[in-house]
Amino acid sequence: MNDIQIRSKIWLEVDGEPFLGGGRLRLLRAIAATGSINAASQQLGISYRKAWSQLQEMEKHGIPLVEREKGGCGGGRSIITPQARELLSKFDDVQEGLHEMIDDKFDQVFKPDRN
Amino acid sequence: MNDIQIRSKIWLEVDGEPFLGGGRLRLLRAIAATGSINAASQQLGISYRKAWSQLQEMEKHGIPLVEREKGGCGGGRSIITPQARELLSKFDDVQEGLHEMIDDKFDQVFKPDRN
DNA sequence: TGATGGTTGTGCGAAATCTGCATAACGCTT
DNA sequence: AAGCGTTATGCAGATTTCGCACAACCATCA
Repeated sequence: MNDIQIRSKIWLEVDGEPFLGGGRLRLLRAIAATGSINAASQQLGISYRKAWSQLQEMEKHGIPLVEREKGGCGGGRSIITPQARELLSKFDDVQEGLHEMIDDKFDQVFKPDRN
Repeated sequence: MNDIQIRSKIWLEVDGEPFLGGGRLRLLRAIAATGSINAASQQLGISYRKAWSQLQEMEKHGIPLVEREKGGCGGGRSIITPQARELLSKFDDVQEGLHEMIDDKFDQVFKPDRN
C-alpha cells in the first residue's frame, strides 16, 4: 500500500460561514506575540494583505478580535482583545488531544497487526 | 454570543495530497449504488465533469477505484473495485462517532452550565 | 513645525483555480 | 449501419485568490 495518512481539522462557524480555524488561530497567536499584524504575517510567511483579509472575515460577524492603531510610536500596533484570548483558549481545549486520538484510530483500522 | 457552532472533517492523503474525503466518499458510494458515473453525479447535484475530475485526482496515485466501460449495453457502466469498497468501509470505521464526540466536547467547553 | 519611519488600510490587475459546455469515442442493440 | 447512453476531454468563461503598489496615519525627533 502506498504511504497513506490521515488528516483532520476542526473550525468554528458563525452564521454558517467559516470563523476560526487553524490558520486564523495561528494568525491571532502571532499578532498576540508580536503586537503587529505586519510582523505576524511575516512570521507566518503570508502576505500582509492576506492576513488583513482574514481579520476582516473574522470580524465581520461583530466580534472584535484585534485592536489596531495606525501611525504613532513605531508606526502603529495591534493587540488582540480579551474575547480573542478566550476564544483561542477554548478552541485549544476542544482541540486538545484530538489529532492524536484520530491518528490512533486510523492506525488501528488501517494498519493490520504485525503478529 | 452569536450563534456559533463547530465543524469538523477528516480526510486521507497520499503522497501529501488529498485523496479521499467526505465529497469523494459520497461520489464513490453513489457510483456503487447506480453503476454509473453519470447517474451518480446527477444524484449528487454535481456536473459529470466534476465527478470525473475527482476520480482522476483519486486514481492518479495508482490505486484503482472504479472500473469503467464505455459503449456497449446501456452506453457503458462503472463499478467500484474491491479496494474502493474496503477503503469506504475503513474510512467509516475511523469516522464513526467522531462528529458527535467533537460536538459534545464543543458544548462542554463553549456552553456554560445553566445552574 | 515639518520631515521621518514603520505600521495599518485598500484598490485593482494578474494569476491561479474552478466550472461546465460542447463534442469525440465507444460498443451493444436493433 | 444507425441509434443510444455512457465515458472521456479540450477549452473558454467565470470565479476566487494573490500580491503589488500606494494612501493614510501619528508619535518622534531634529
